[in-house]
Amino acid sequence: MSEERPTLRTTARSLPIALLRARETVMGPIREMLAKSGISEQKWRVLRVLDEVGPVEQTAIADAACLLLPSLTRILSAMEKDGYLVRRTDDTDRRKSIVELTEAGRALIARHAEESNAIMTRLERRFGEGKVTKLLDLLDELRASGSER
Amino acid sequence: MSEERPTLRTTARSLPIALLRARETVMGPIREMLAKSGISEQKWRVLRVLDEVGPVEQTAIADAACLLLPSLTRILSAMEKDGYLVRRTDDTDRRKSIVELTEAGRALIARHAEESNAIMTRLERRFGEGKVTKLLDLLDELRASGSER
DNA sequence: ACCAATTTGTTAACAAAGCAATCAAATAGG
DNA sequence: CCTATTTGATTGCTTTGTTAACAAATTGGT
Repeated sequence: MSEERPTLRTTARSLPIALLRARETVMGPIREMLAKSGISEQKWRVLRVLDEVGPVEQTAIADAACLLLPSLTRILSAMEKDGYLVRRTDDTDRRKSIVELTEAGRALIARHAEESNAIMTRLERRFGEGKVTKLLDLLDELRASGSER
Repeated sequence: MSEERPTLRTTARSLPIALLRARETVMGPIREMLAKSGISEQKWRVLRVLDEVGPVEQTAIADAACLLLPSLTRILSAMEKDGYLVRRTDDTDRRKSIVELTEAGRALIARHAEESNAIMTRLERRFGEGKVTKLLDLLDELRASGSER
């Protein structure tokens, strides 16, 4: 009767660690790109979310961009001061503040869109376009299965 | 001939963002678990890496745990003070300092191993064991293709 | 054997992120 | 109504991330 000490799987087979490592691999070139504009990873995510969904309240941005509300508050203040977006309180619910991109914000995205796409295309060539698609599908499903129950 | 303004793919189809969102989904329950011991995500990764590879130098830990060396230095100092690990300078190369878990460090891991495995098992039941395997394989390949060239 | 270049880790300084507590506005229930 | 709870956002404190500078040890060429 041996004493059963439970064992953890290897870090390469740990989903959170594997996701993090994979992400670090992919982020390298993108970080370089953003560094040129003095834009952080987080700000870039906020820009993309706003560009995608249009004017929204902060809680929705935080959820979509994987940021906590307190962090987002500070990021938005900085970006508002830089003229990339504006905040206005919602008419029907004055707790909410609605965030919206300015023309300068949209221009900032446009300025990087081409290079960003090129980076992604290069990755798809090296890794395989089919695999990227398959991976994105699995990630979507994983996220969806997390909200269940 | 229309002016072609390049467009970014949706955030759900952006690999870095999808990886991050998926990771947030998975990390939720694990964060709760670690909070009970007052251990940060980063410290937990360090513990697991050390448990997996045994005594190693810090650069290797930083690489495996996705941490920058300065951050790791602070984290290791704190963990050493808490008695979870020890540092000693390497015999053959005295620049290196070799880090090793103590019994207390291993005990800390053992204390969480069962719950950690349960969390992962539950995820596999909901998401599908085969999909988890497939996903981990793809993530490994992605990471490998990043080091090419 | 020597000296320049590289590697390994630490420290400092500052921006940024996470977490807990707080505050303000809105909603729900008696 | 009016108080109790919920929701949305901000403020304070601690831990990380980031860049640069530094010390110490090693490597490699001459």
